[in-house]
Formats: sequence, C-alpha cells, structure tokens
Amino acid sequence: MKHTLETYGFFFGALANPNRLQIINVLRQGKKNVGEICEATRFEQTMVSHNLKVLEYHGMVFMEKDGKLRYYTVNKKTIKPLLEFTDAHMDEYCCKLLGEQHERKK
Amino acid sequence: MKHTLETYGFFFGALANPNRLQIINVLRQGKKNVGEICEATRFEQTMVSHNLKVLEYHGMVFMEKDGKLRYYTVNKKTIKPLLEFTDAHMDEYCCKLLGEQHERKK
DNA sequence: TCATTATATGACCATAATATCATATGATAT
DNA sequence: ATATCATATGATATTATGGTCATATAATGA
Repeated sequence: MKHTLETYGFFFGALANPNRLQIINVLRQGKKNVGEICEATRFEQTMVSHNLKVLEYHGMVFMEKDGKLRYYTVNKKTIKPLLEFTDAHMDEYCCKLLGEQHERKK
Repeated sequence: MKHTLETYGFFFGALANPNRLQIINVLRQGKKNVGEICEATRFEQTMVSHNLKVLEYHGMVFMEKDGKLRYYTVNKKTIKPLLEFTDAHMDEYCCKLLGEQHERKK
C-alpha cells in the first residue's frame, strides 16, 4: 500500500455503486457518448454525468470530445482484470453467504 | 460480470472505508485476535468487531476460534493482488489528479 | 454458580453519498 | 446573434453508512 488509506477507500467507493457499475458495464461494449449511455441504462442525463465525473476522476473511464458530444471509454487495463478478479473471488467466497444474514436493505 | 450489480457494489463498499482497510493492513502482518487488532489500530473494540463482520461476510478475512479468543486472518489470495493491482492503477492514473478538484470533504 | 475476560450485537445519531431538480456552459447551425 | 442540442454543474432532500454507547453472549476459571 503506497498511498493513504483514504485514497484507497475513495477509489473503491467509486466502484461501490450499482449505477456506476452499470455505466461501466455499458461502456465495456465500446465507446459511447452520454446520450447513448442514458439510452442504454435508462438513467437520467444528469445522473449519468455526475457518475461519469466520479469514474473519470478515478481514471476508470476516459473522455474524448467530438463536437458537442463527449465520448467515454472504459479503462480496460484496470477495469477488466479488477472485475474478473472480483468475479473469481465471489464465486469462491461470497455467493454462498448471500441471503444468510447481511442481506442489503432495499 | 456473473453476479448482480448490487453484489459487486456491496463488495467494493466493504473496501471503501479507511478503517476497514487499516484492519486489513494490520492483518496482512499475520493472524491476530480482536484485542490485538484494537491495540495495533487504536480502534475501539466494538468498532473493530462491526468492521470485521463486514470483512468476514465478504470473504476478505477468515475467523478461527481459540478458546475465548477469535483470530482473524486476511484472505491473501484475494486481498493481496487486489491491493497491488489498485496500487498500480493509482500510480498511473489517480494520484496526479488528487488535489485538483474532487478532493474529498473533511 | 458466579465472576471475569473476550468478543458480538443492537440502537441511535451524525455524517456522507446519491438522485433529482433547476440551471449553466459549450458547440454547432441558421 | 440566437436557437438548439448535448452535456455539465450546483443545490437540495433523502437515504445509507459508520462510529459509539449500552448490552448481550460465550468461554474460562474460581
């Protein structure tokens, strides 16, 4: 751990939100502008913009202007292995626990 | 992504807290019981127990009873590469941004 | 059995995160 | 210059998270 604990916490916090994860997921299919992300997710534009800002700040997505459009791409180098790795962990440890006690409140 | 977005979000949320990260960090040195974790972190016992529960739920730490003591170990298989990977990402993308705009409120 | 030590649990309050609403900026075209 | 479209920003209300306090459980020993 080379950085402060706050920095790590902040970083993981960016991934701790299902809506942001859905945006990431949509971007894994390829480059998309904000409108396309809204369409794919059925999220409001302002919400998407706010969350893209968080993701961009943490280097999880990159932005590229094209006229009045802004295209976003996911940082595959980071996101792909991070999620694959998390998948593997969940397969082994997490899912067998879900539903036991700690069920997240709706 | 094989699991629900909520599950991933919940998982990363467990890592989105500096105190939990500090507990993890202490456990990386080796197996410790709750009292030893309190001593090492200077955290209150109840706070440590609450946070250990979260970490254990997500398979990030394991627990082993020994008399009235409960020893915890970190799940190195998951935590070590996850943190190393995050380090590498931060070296490249994150730290150069810190302090620019999104500084976390105190 | 009772006392003590170690740890966990539940309730509560303060703080932080989040989506939404209203509005602003920026780019293009007319 | 103004209208329009795409996106961003700021404020606010609501919800979620987290630490603390009080208390419970569990194990051991006297």
